[in-house]
Amino acid sequence: MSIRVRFAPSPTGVLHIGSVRTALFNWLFARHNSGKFLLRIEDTDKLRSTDENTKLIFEILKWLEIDWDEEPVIQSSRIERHKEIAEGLVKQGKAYYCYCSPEELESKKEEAKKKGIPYKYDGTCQNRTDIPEGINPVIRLKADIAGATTIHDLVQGEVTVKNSQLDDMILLRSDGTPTYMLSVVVDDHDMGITHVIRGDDHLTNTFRQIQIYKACGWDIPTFGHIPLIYGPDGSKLSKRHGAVSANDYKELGYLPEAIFNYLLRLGWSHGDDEIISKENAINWFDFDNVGKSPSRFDMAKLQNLNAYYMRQKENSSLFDVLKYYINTQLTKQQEAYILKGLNSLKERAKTLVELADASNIYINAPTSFDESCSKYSTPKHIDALKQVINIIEEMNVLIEEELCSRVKELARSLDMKLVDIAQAIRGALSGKLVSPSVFEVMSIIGKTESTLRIKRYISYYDD
RNA sequence: GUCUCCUUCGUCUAGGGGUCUAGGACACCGCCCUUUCACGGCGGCAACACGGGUUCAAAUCCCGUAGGAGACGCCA
Repeated sequence: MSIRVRFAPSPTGVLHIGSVRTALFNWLFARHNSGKFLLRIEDTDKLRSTDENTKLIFEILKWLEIDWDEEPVIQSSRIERHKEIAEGLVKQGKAYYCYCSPEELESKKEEAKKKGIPYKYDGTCQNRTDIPEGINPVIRLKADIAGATTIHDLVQGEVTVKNSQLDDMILLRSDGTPTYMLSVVVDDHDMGITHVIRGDDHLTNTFRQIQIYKACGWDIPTFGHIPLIYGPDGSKLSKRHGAVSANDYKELGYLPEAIFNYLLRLGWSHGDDEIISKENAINWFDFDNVGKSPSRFDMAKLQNLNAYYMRQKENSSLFDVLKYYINTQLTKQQEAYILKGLNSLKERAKTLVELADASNIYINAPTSFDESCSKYSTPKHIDALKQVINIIEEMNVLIEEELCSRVKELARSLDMKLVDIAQAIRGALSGKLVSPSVFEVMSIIGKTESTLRIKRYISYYDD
């Protein structure tokens, strides 16, 4: 039988980066085994679900090139089916109507808590004969509390839970809508899911869900529960750690390739391999090498990977994604400048946001000079800069190597170090003391613009 | 509280009884390259949670302890 897996996010919030990893592992497993990767939007909580979140789920998956098969299933459209199953179970005597009010149950929970015993629904309504008027009942499953249930989890291995831990869970709410437990099981069954791969926060739910499978007489799929991703301090990943939603990482300037590779290596490994292409990921992926322990999100490693993929990326396609992060409309000339300078720019940036910022040297002349520039603004430096202007003017076109050697010559004749003149030029060109090679920059922006920037620097300091 | 899961350098991990004086990557530190910053190259720091077993031999198997996480909803 061919493998069918699904990714089933709920659009009640932003798409968590940990969920993206779950999607990735599902996708890899499907592609590795030539199976199907399906999507299901779990939007039964209509109050908290938004179309915006749903849209973002599709966008992020596309961005990462995690493609899905078949039409996505919208869970809310299947409520009638869920209801039908729940009512069918009542008819078969495997489930029953429960008229206990939320208040009654609440007080029973309180009581159990006081006594220090775990709360379980006591089954009051299982044999109820007096049907109260005017109360909308819920449907509860009759739990089979005998024996134990064991699963062979793809990640966690053999896990056994005593059935006495379980109680009669609610399948259908009093308003007639299905609970999560019911809808996942019914949908997974109807979609023909063979392997349920999800976060390990669902591990204990699995045993409840198996009860539903059994009551319905359906085949139980194979489960795989992957550990969650935590923040750098081991607590739940939250906003204060930087970013939680996958979309945030895009905005922060990360390449999808970097996110893909980072997420893949977080919790899964293939020997000492660190840089893994999509093709190899598909070829190599398996659950034997998924770790059981939770992992922490390390922004520094992501940045390193991102820097690597930016350097690897061919300039024109890197420029295409870079445009998204540059806020101004570029002229044809500015585009050409950036493209020429990209080789040097890209090895100095860790994110696309940084790269966009560094590209500014080819877009705008500095409007101010960093405090640190003043160190290179003594009369000696100013004099040298004036002579640099002379050199520029003597040249027909600014050729990087020639310009460099002529300025070196100048430094010798003035008995200065090259670094002193170069830093003064850098300040003039960028307003900062950090940039790609000044000779490269000047050769790209040309004689006029170079001269202009240097002159401005001179008049700023020389008065 | 009950149940379930987890525990190798700061972080991600390799390791599945002897080849482990525990390997790689990121981060950090130093050196080299160098017009700055980076890139790159070389080197360094740094871990088997603890306690018992089993065994000739344990990071690796078993049992405890401690710590961490998750579940226990008419949320998903």
